[in-house]
Amino acid sequence: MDYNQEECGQYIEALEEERRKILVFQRELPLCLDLVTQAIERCTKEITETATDNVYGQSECSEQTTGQCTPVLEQFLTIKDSSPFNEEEVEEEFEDEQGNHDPENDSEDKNMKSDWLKSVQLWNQPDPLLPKESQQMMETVVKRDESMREDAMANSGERRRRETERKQRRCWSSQLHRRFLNALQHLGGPHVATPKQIRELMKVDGLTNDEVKSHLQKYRLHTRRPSQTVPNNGNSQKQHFVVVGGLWVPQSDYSTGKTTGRATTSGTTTTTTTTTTTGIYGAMAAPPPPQWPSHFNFTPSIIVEEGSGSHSDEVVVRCSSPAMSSSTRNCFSKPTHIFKSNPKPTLFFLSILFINKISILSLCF
DNA sequence: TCTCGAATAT
DNA sequence: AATATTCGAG
Repeated sequence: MDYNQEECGQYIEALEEERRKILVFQRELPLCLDLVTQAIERCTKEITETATDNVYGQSECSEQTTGQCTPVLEQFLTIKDSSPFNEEEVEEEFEDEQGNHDPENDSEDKNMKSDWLKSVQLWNQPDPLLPKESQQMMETVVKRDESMREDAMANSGERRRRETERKQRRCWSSQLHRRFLNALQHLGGPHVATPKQIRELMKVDGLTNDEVKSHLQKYRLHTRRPSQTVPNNGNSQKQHFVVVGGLWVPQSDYSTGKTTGRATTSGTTTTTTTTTTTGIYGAMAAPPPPQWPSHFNFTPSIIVEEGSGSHSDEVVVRCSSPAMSSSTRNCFSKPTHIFKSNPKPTLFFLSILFINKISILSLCF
């Protein structure tokens, strides 16, 4: 039964991941969102019920590594204006930043936090013992550092070195990236938005044009059409890709009913192998948990592109592929357990899939 | 001079 | 792979 619970937990995690992504499509897939939410609720309920049956606090599911990290998040994002965008949808997107958590997202949130915390530490914080520093503080620390350095340099007469020194690497936390995405969305997609505009819309303290530019460049690279992205190991014959349930699928495979994503769920290491074959939009092989924070599987928001590349003539509606794909994959890759233990969510799931497809189709026409 | 995008460096 | 820097163009 512990086993069952654990699986349930994973399942919930996946669902939450999913929900977060669907949130982007709130308008397009309201029902879908609703269904996933319900599914999550249902599962959590189930899990808490069984949990309370067990010894209290045994369940490692939703409650994992709770505790002290909650407030850290907001501190890290020093933002001038608390509501950068006025649309409700966006606000909702940001609501976790503002501090009012809805319990569903909480655990996921924590995951994200810890993860990007790590990354922050990785880049900016040589001392791993200070995980709670706010960005502001870090900045001041950095400044202090710099000034000290400057002093030292003035003393040692090594001023030149300072100019050649590289600036601190900007760590694009998931939150920051979300802001970025939102800005993009507001500006009409990555190919229209310019760094300056984006920066202005993001309203993040200390963020520079250059940083945004660089990030944007990478983002654009990642969001290029798969066929163009990779010179593909030899088989770079132009394949036609079709969006199926959020997946980029070579048309041939789709029509024959196969799914492309060689979901190399090779046990523990969660490889995103497909990237190599289908570009970033390939069926994501990465399983739910580490997906987003593990440094950018760029999850584009709704991006409607007219022939994003110079030589494509089709209109492409990208539906943040990894979003759907992960769940789809999960659903198919380990159906037996999940389906056995949680028959009801399965129904939700199927209906979600169904709705996804319908709405995606309707988007196309 | 500013901004941008691409190329290149770290 | 992610970010920074450089360079040329507008």
